[in-house]
Amino acid sequence: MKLEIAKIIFGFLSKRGVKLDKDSIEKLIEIPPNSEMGDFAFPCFVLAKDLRKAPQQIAEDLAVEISKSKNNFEKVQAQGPYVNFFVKRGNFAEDTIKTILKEKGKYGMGTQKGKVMTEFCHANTHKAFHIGHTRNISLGESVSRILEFSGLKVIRTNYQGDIGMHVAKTLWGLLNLKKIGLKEPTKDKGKWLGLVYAKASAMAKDEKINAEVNEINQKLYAGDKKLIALWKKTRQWSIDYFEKTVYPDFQVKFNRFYFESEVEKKGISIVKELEKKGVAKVDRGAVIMDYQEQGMGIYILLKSDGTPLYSTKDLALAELQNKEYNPDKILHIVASEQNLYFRQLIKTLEFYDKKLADKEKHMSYELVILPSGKMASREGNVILYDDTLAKLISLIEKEIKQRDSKISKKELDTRARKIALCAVKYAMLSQDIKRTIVFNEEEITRFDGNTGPYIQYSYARASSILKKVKQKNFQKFKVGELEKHEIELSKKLSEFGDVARDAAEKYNPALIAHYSYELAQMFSEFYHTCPVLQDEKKKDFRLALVESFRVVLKNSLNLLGIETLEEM
RNA sequence: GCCCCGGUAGCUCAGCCUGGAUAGAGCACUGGCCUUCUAAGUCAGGGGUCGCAGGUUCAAAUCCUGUCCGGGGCGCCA
Repeated sequence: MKLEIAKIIFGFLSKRGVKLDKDSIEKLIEIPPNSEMGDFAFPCFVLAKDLRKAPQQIAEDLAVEISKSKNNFEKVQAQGPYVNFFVKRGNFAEDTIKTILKEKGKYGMGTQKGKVMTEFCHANTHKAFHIGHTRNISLGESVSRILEFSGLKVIRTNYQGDIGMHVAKTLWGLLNLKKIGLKEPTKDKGKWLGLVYAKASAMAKDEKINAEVNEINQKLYAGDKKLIALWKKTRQWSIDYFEKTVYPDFQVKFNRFYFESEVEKKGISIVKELEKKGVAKVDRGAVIMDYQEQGMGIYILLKSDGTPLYSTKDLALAELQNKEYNPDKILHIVASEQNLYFRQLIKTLEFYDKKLADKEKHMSYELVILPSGKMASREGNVILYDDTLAKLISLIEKEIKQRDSKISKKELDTRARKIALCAVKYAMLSQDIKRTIVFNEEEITRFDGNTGPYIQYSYARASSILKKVKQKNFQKFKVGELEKHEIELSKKLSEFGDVARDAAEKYNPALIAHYSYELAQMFSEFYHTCPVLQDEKKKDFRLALVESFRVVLKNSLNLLGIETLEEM
């Protein structure tokens, strides 16, 4: 619709010699604050200079001319400096609904071409999976879905730290269980490793113990058989845990799992090559890149004892990812703590492979903190994913039972779990990535307000209406006079494609989250004022509108990785 | 000390990229609406020097500069 308006305006402007292309005009078109003012509006401020007239006058002139010409609008009128367009609302609603019902899950899809690799989750083995990781995995999966929906081919990858100092600490802990005061459990071993890590990490602050940990690290890189056996066994515990709980909960299917252990050797050889080229230099025994003059500090490529670092391995990873999939872009979804690190990494890659460096992009997001402050698995100040989810589920079960005391235990379990996951994902995605999230269990599980559960509820109500009708063919309907909430809901539905495109361009799931919420709110308003089943004359049209709402909200939530529920 | 990010209603957040029509939601608070499709809803109301100070502009929450407050980062963790 915006494009249509842009074309008309373009016609009139080019007659007056104004150089403004259709695209720019389309971008200027906005939706008025309320529908009584119009359905679309074109602001005339930008034209004032070229036409040497007040924007109010220009709007007046344009509105008169457009009204006189042949067009598809109900009414075109000026209001102050704006030209306001009123669409033929019946036709508009009918077109929108018919398109949605025809395209269903594909409604709103884009036509982008290309291949993007997303890299997220990054849950390290031998360490706890905590609530902070859920922001990462929610963002990663959502961005992947949004990009896919825009038409791109997406390769999902997970890069896991299965070797390095943190693993050495956990292994030290496992070898010194008595000292850290832990016993090996019979189940939940993956989760238990997180505890071992936290305890060992705290003790490694002691100089002597830290030396022992370093020795383990060196031995592990050197291939010590006994250590390797213990490492392999426990690494599997972590992997099993992720595969059984985390990935299904977040509905992620990775195309490729990269491990630090598979790129360490190549990493070292790349560093040696950079050193030989004279790009990297040795300082205090370590190999470094000196970016102090660019205000980017020192980037350490290799420790003085010759063992590799995260940086060493990342260089080789970039090359491997590129070789295997040759994507147009590699999107690393990593917390903002590593902003400087990624600038250094990409800068260093430029010396090694400029083209590859240009593909690299760091999608940075702020941390999740607890009301008590920052989480750090090194400090043991974390809330584990499992424990938190259990807490959320129990909060939600309480809410459900208050409203439905007869619900079966089994139904309660599955429903509460789905709602809890919805609540977490919505909380993680609805806030701007640049803002720190203070994780509050009570707030995000509320059934009212701007929460996942509220949105689910509006979907469930829509489904509940449709359950009461036998006839499921919604294509046949007549649009009569439209009520305010009917046209507003239709307009909102028609915006979905624009929102999805914008979200893909900006790698921004929050835009989809906000849209979902606004759409749910509009449905609630419609639901309140427009009875669907009681009004025989309106029934067919309203059923079609309700079904369209379900389709679009489902698409929208799907982009957030959230599953819809038919009942709540 | 240097670099990055945030500072909008009592609280949690949109809006800032791309400056324009009365600065929007939610929670909390006050008052309506259930013999009608799930009241987990909806309607109405009170509540804002958009951190502060300059500047640019016909027009600034939005752009620029400075400053204060909070968070993160800055050589052998990832």
